Amino acid sequence: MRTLAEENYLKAIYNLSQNETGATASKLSEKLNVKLPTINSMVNKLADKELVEYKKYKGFILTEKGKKQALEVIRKHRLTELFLVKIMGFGWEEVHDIAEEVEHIKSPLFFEKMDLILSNPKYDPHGAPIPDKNGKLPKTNLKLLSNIEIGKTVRFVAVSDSSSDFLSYLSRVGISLYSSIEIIDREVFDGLLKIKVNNITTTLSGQVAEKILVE
Amino acid sequence: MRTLAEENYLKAIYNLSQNETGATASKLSEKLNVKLPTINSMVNKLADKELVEYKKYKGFILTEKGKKQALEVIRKHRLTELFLVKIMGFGWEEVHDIAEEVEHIKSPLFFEKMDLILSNPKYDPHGAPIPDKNGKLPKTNLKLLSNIEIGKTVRFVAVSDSSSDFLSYLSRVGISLYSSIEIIDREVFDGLLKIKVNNITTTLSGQVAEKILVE
DNA sequence: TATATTTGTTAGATAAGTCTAACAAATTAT
DNA sequence: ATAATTTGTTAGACTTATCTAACAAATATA
Ligand SMILES: [Mn+2]
Ligand SMILES: [Mn+2]
Ligand SMILES: [Mn+2]
Ligand SMILES: [Mn+2]
Repeated sequence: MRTLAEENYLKAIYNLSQNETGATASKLSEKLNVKLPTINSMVNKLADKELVEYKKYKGFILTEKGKKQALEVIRKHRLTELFLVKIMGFGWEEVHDIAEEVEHIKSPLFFEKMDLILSNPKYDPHGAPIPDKNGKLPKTNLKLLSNIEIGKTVRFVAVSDSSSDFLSYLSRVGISLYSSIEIIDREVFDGLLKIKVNNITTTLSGQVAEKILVE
Repeated sequence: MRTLAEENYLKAIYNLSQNETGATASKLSEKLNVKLPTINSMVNKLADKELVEYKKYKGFILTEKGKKQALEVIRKHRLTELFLVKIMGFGWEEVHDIAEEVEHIKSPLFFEKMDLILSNPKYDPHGAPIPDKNGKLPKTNLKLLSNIEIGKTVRFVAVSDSSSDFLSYLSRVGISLYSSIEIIDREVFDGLLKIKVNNITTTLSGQVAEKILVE
């Protein structure tokens, strides 16, 4: 049986390895709020179970088996988030923490029912793709809002931060998923961005623009 | 923080102490599928936390504090079961095991939303009352079908066993919650019961009749 | 290159929850 | 009343997941 802790490690390693920087012990430590030696012993355990490949002092990556298991948990997480928003009426900024718990429910039936009720959904409320039953993910080719040239208009399709603070901020300034965003101007010094959304002009900081994924 | 194991013990102790026999170590052991020494050490821990009152070799009972916590978990369990049936379309025989997991979700918001969606429900799909936010339960005065006199007609309002096996059996023989049941005859030797439900005559064993609560 | 800083590892401790083996108390049967 | 059986307790071990303290390797800085 896979434990709750193991599931969280697998998921975190998967998510970290999507970045160019890859999964290192210190990054995991920060992400999971767990001290380095704990990461060390846990990653060793996962390596024994052949879920991660691990060389001392080098980073680590998921094996195929590990990736498959990580994607199972990610599927549960994202299905849950969508269910919470669509069926239970939660706001997109409220669901991540709840899903962080619900994703560990073992019952496959529970999630199959969600999938059925939501008619095989492809994306969660933050625009992230929901892996299918076999762990397949659609290839997406998203860009950061912070990298789009001035003058272009793009579609906001996902966020890379699902924290309540960030999402509430976006809602507050009137930016919601699938909005069209026109890049009016960008300050070279700090990336401060002037955009137009729904005919309203707003200014976003560089940090915020880096968390907004567009196509 | 209350752990998952603690929550299961509190709930089991509460349920056992509803029977005349009360909560003993061996009954808990059987109910939770855990060996006796484990029960012993856990009950000692709960006593330290002032959740149960405990005298060596005598049984144990929940303190007010313990009862309140048990009822919180029971509320989550029963709300979940009803949500699964009413909103997610599960059958009444499928929900107990799932609820056994979901009841441990910490997020209060999650259950408040269920309560809202279900409009403050009073009973779960097995006829058991759902404690309100303060742990209050309606007084019910139910009888066992096995004790009803011949000739009477009663209303089936709850079961005392939510196992899939038992509930599937009831569905199979066409007995559903809130049916009217007429007692046609009872065999003195073994309690074998002849009843009429929806104008169909059926025979139930004594064991089954003891798990059916009526008014 | 030598030193300082960051990152990773080992050792050892702790808490939660479980187990088996051995024993003791209470209850039931003879 | 004694013996047998059931029920409860203690002792000690194990696993999982975490921590701190001490140390080692790798990387960055001077
Ligand atoms: Mn999320
Ligand atoms: Mn989680
Ligand atoms: Mn139940
Ligand atoms: Mn449970």
